[in-house]
Amino acid sequence: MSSNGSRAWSAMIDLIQSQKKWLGERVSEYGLTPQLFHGLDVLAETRGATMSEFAEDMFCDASNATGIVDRLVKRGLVLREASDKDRRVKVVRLTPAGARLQKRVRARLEQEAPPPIAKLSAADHRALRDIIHRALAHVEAARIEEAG
Amino acid sequence: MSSNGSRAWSAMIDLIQSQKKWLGERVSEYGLTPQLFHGLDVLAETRGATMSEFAEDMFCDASNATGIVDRLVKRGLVLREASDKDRRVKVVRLTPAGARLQKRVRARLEQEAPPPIAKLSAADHRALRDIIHRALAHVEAARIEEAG
DNA sequence: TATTGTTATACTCTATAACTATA
DNA sequence: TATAGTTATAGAGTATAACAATA
Repeated sequence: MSSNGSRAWSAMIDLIQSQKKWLGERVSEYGLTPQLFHGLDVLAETRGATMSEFAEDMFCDASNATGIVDRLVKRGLVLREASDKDRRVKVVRLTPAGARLQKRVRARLEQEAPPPIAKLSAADHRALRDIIHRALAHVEAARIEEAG
Repeated sequence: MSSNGSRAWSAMIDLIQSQKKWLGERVSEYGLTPQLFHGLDVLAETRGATMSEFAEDMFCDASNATGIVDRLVKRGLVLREASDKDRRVKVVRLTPAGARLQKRVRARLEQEAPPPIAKLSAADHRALRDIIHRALAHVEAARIEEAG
């Protein structure tokens, strides 16, 4: 494992992989996959999203979003309702059960950092947390810019 | 997007998702998926791994590793050979074409940081790179400990 | 008996293209 | 014509269990 700094981003793929596995093991206890939990997590930050908005928030294809929402609806975690204003549009939001589950799983995940991260120092934890938040703020900003 | 620091790890899932999509778009130009590229990347750091070692390095199930190696072999990027010492064991390693492709794709990826990360300051870049390397060092250490 | 790796199964995720129904 | 969403299709990733060959 070279530490000459030349492979920061491909190294990150290793972390991604190990964390997705870790996440999958955690959320499967609740009958969820990483993607389905991510769907709940995304919807928890809205008061109802269109399918297009949901797909964009999920960084996934529209056809893919349909499948994910199908599975969440089947589990009773999400409602998909026709919009009054534009009958092409579907609005998706959490059911009470979905909101409860999202809170429970998220609380559970926050108790324990993913394995490679968990071993870092407290200072690294804080630094990483701050960097993640700044990175996500850029995602938000880019979206607002696109929309506006 | 709260920045009260209470959701560092579930926030990371957002980053993971967006980066996987970004990665998929990059590597698909080379006929690869994120997983297949990760396979090449993992094998580039060995002189031949058993299927078990490969699965462990990939953080994936053994049955899954079989499928990944199957696809890499079919593309001529990887060889899977029987071991002389233990006839149960298969040894997997890159072909010259696989090694070339791994170098080319990795060089390409290093040219450009994934989108949310790319917007961060140079100082954040450096900090993040260092944290990633320390985290991966812990993964390595844990493996050596397990093995020994 | 235990271990290495594969196969069988079932489901999920992903992307593209074609389609329906609105606008 | 354009847009919102779905369906069809095909491939890929995932986990569990059962299995064959070998140790």
